Amino acid sequence: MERPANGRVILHVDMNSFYASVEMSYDPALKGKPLAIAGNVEERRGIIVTCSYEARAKGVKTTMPLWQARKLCPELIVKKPNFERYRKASIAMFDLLREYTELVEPVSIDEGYMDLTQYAGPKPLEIAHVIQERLSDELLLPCSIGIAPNKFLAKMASNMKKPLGITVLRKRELSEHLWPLPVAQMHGVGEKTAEKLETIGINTIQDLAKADRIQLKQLLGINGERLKQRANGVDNREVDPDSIYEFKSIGNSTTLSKDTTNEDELNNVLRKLAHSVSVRMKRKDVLASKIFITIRFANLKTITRSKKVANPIGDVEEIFSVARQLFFTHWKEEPIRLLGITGQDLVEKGDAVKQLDLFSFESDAKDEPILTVIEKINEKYGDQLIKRGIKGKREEDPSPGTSFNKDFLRE
DNA sequence: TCTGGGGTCCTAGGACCC
DNA sequence: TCTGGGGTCCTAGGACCC
Repeated sequence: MERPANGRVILHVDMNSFYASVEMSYDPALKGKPLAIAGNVEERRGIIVTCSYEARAKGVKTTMPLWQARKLCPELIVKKPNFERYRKASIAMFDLLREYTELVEPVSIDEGYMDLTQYAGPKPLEIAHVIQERLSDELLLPCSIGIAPNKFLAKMASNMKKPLGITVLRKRELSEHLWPLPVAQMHGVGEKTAEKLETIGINTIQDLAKADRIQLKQLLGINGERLKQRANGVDNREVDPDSIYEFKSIGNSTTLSKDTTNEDELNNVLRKLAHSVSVRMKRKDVLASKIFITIRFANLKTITRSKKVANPIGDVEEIFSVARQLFFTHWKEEPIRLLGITGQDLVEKGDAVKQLDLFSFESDAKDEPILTVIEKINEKYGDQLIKRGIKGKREEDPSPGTSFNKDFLRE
């Protein structure tokens, strides 16, 4: 049910150095200064999460270790992230975008797509100017906007002029404005893919657009074909306002303050992770059918181990028990740098209960009168049964998330 | 003093089944 | 008598993005 790729009007709104801008909106004295937001400021693993353009001018970049950034820019102002503020700013920003259309798809805390195809007001370029000015005036937040016939081109367009840019990218302008760019700048092409493409002589987006389809498929699988399509300006993905409500996994991980082989300490970390994952799953009323653990060793090598569970789980103790078992069957006493737990294949609690009704109760209830069985189920799963049938329920007020996951948007 | 934490999607091999 | 071909599930890992 996809609309034709031609004729759509898609905007990509991308906030400029979002966290740093939000801090500046709270404290105007920070304006014009090299500002960085960094996690774990007082610990050894602190890295730059975002930084102002003044800091970027000194060579400071996202993901750079804090000590390195300070070396490049001794006058750097460093602040810890304040996610409460960022989430509020994000909600205000998306509310503003929704004044123009309901077809707003947030893709992260600071960027989103709008579909203005059916919008009956002023021209898209004028709307973009209004939106940009309003975000600047009302929220004190700068953004760049891309306008194009599809998501991919809009995303590429918003990236072409920063900060405070507005770029229109039409199909007929591809060869002039998109194709000359290095292929590594393409959304969806990372370091590894760029390296692979280079081995067959593909360096620009134009090279990719004209590359041999079969050769690309051999090199990159179906992603190769898709990238070629995108390079040619083809992308039929819809703007989906509901995508933020679709969760595939919920996980937490932590880098330990010091690499360790201490069993008690590792147990404690696993328990804490299990707890935070469990709390977040409960908040969303889901259970996990699969538990993943992530282990990163001192040498940065990272492995994942997973276990499918017969019946979906959500309690701290259940998650902890599976995670602990996974960890200790694979751990050979190497020093550990990071541990993570993720719940995957999430099912809504109501659906999970339905399965329990069918399977686990049938066997041990065979000779009991029906009423007793029902009472038993209610006793054990009553609160969950009440929640059955409210699929798509959305929470209004999330507790603070700890990082920039989708928690920021109400769910 | 190297390199965080939250995700999504895709691939591939082996087990198992028909 | 030496063994096809397809499908699904499970697990592990890689690449990418913000």
